[in-house]
Amino acid sequence: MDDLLVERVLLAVEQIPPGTVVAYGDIAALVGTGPRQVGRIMSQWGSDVPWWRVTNRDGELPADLLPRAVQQWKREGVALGTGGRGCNITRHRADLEELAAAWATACDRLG
DNA sequence: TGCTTGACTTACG
DNA sequence: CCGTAAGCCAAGC
Repeated sequence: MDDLLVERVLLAVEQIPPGTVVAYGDIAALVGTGPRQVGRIMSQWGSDVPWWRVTNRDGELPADLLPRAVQQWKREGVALGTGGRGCNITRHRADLEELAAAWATACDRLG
């Protein structure tokens, strides 16, 4: 596995502000990889980061993760999606430029 | 080396 | 709204 890629993805996810969400593709574009890699990394190493703030482009997550994600969204004030399969990413999408800036800073701070 | 898979995305019927 | 196809890139066999 590529440890550096994993580090960068997890670091990016940690920068997502509470009450906001981003899509896999957003993280992918930020760290410079493909969307599927982000999903793969989240499924394997995502358990200790705010993974519920990373959804697909429609604000949805797989059914088995949905119950736990919904609890977090409600706690953080994120509105649920109309279909009940995810959250309203249109309304709660994080500012990608701010996220990129925070991520760059975090990378520097980490060394 | 080559083929399949996946917490994805965009486009087209 | 659902199925298909193509693109994506790292992992696993």
